[in-house]
Amino acid sequence: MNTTGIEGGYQASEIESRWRLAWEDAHLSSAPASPDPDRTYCITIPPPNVTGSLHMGHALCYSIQDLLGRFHKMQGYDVLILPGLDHAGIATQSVVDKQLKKEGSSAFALGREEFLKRVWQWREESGGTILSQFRQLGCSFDWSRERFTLDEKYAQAVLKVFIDWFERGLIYKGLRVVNWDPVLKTSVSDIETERKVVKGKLYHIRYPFADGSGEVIIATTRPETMLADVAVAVHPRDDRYKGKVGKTITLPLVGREIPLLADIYPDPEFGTGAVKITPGHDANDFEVGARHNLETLVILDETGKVNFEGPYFGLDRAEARRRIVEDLEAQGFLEKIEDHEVALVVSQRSGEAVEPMASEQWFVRQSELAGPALKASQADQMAFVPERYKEEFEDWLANIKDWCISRQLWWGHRIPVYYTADGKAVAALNQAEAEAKAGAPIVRQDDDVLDTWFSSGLWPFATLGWPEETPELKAYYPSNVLVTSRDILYLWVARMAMMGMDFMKVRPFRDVFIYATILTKDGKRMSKSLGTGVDPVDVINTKGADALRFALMGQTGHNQSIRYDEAKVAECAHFCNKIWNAARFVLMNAEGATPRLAETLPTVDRWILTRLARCAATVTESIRTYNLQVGAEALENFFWSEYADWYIEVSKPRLADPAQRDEVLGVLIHVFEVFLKLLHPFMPFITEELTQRMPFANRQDFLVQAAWPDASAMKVDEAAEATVERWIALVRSVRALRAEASLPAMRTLPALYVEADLEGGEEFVRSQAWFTELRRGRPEGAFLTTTSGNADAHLPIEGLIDPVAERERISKEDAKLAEELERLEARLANPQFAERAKPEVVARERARVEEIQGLRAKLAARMAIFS
RNA sequence: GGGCGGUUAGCUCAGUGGUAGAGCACUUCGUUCACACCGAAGGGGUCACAGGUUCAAAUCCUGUACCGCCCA
Repeated sequence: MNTTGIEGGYQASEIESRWRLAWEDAHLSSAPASPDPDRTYCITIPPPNVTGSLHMGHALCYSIQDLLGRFHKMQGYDVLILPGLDHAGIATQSVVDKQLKKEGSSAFALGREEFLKRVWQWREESGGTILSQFRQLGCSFDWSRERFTLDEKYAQAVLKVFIDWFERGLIYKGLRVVNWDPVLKTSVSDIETERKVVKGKLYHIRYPFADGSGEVIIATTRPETMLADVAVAVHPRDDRYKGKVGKTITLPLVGREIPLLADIYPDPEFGTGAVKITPGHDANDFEVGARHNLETLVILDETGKVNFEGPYFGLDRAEARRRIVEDLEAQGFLEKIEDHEVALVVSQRSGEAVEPMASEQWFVRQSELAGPALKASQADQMAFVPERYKEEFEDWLANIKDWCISRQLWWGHRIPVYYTADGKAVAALNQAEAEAKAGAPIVRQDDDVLDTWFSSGLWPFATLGWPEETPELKAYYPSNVLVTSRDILYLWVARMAMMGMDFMKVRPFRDVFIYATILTKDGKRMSKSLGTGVDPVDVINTKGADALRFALMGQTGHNQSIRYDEAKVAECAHFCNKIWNAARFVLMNAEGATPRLAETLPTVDRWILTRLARCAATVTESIRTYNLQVGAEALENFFWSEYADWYIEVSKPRLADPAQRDEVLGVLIHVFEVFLKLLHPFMPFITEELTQRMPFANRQDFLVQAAWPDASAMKVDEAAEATVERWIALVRSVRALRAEASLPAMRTLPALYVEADLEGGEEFVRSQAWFTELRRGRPEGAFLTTTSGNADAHLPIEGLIDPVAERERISKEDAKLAEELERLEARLANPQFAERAKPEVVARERARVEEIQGLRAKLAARMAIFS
């Protein structure tokens, strides 16, 4: 064939790689230098961590943003989709730590400076991988504005925020119980931890009074922390301890004397009502300690080993527990051990049990910052999609706790706090400025770095040049939408909202679209460590980015999860193939023709144009409401079930007629062109390829430069729509009749008889039901009949049919109708139905009764013929 | 313990009060010149369960069970 230059079978990979390069060479994705401020559309993409490569969730996340970008570009907006990467402190540092460990080295051995060089190397490698994966997905982001959270300019913005908050008193340093990750050797924030319920033990331990007058029994799940006990508390109204509060207890194994005191914290209902107080290793106890001016003892080091002088020194926390329990038992202090469900707090980063530990950390006071963000959400300045996240978001902000922002790492934004010899702390951009501010020489800078989310919280404005008042910042802030996953609603979304409100006085995005979590096809979590992850790049290489995108976005609505199944991607690849072959058909027929779109068109043409308009409206609305699955479904149904299955089929005989050929082609091509535009945001590659190959009149260099089809300007002809639907229904029933009579599909039979006004549909019905001729009336000899709407169609079967089988068929159909009639009549016989139901419903039911009665009369007549 | 989401055909899912739908899978038939990565025709569901509201409930209300997520 190849006058058309288009081969059979769609090959995604060759075409996709070609367009990736062409788009990039054309700088297609660069945002306008001087945008119209009233027509901007901006997304600052969630920067992926430079910890390796993208996973399926990323593939979905960035496909959605690319879709939104292309859609708005086609709608005439000045679009900026700003890409970037996150340095991801803990995650990245631990990746490099692992690499060093394999090499027999360590961060410590290298020293801070050398180690950081090493991480920067890794950042280049991983960052490069991620950016190339974006391109493989088809993402059309503004590569010229790529940002990284540790870029020089970005870092300046981070420092400015820190200094500003520090000087406003919003940042403070304090001794608090934080979540300590003993593997990564750093604090982590509350929201970077998970709770897991595991089977554990509850140890009941006797704590004797120093004067020998008895004992109290306390229960604990973490007996090793007793080394740091400074008191035992009971509820003031707990009668069991009347007269005993104020006595001194000798701490077993340790010998330290500690008080029995009264506090409202212990729950008298739980166990003995007595609680050991360990301010250094429990957040609640820390508060009790503060109320009673107790000492805070910390008995573990940064790796979770005991550093309390004595027999347990140097033991790991698990080993220490074992030995302490042994010793308690040996010395008669152990009352009993019970099985108990323990709520373990686990670090999301290392998977290790977090150790609550008192430590000096930097915090951000949150209540004042949360207020404006909360108000912005309540006033609907930000809209959550799905809406249900709004309440969740607001609840969190309303009950917010201070944020621990210091991390004991090297990779990140070093905290810009400088100390003088006498311990005075100032926040400054550099040492010189610090000395000026302090009025004294600086002896050291704080060693810790900031929580990653502190820097990514500024993403929506720091990427646009803040604190400078750049033209970009003016034009593109606030962005239009944040597309993200629900697990970082607090961690990141809330922080951006707070920081945006504080520094820009405006919410950072209008919409927050929270897409679904991708699960395996069995509904399990996708994770690398479980081996259940699927690499999107493998899928792209075998099935194409278009197919992957369509599969993922075709399942994206306001749902909580998506099950990823490669079979679905294969289906979408088949859809690509279908489109490709339909294009071949049109191209082959367009050879040497001069297609034209006529002013007045036959019914079937007005039908397909109407269906196209409906499709355009649905797709546009689906993108506007972030309900992409509706749009994807509409596109597939329109193209496959209407354009290909019916319109192309009907066009075949018309194309063979020289008088009609150019006109049919005009419609075939026009519809195809509009369809490709509508599909483009979902499947950028195949739509680009075909647009450039098809004989479209006013084609742009690239499809994304074309105008989005305006559904409201497209012609809708409801009468034509209804008429063709009747024809299709009639054809279907004739085909079914043929199948029942074992007459093969698609083999042309001599004549079909029809009793009805087909309103010009004779040729449609004749060709699609596979007959040579369509006649009015009834045939002479034996025939089968089918009815669709008000049309009877008769199929002559002289000598072809078994009367017994036909009688059976008729009575089966009659039984079905009888059943429906019974239901309807019962309903209509109910006086309340006639009274209360909507009149049009009643009328419709009555009409249906008459229709059924008519049908049954016809069946009875047919039955008579075959008896 | 509290909150949110889900439960519809073998599977994955649409379906916001008026006769239960799609894709895949399955059965039968068919290679005609766009496509077998295709076409035609079929079979398959008391819509998790129990109450209630209504002329009418997959759909609204209440409760229960199970699955998932979040918070404490």
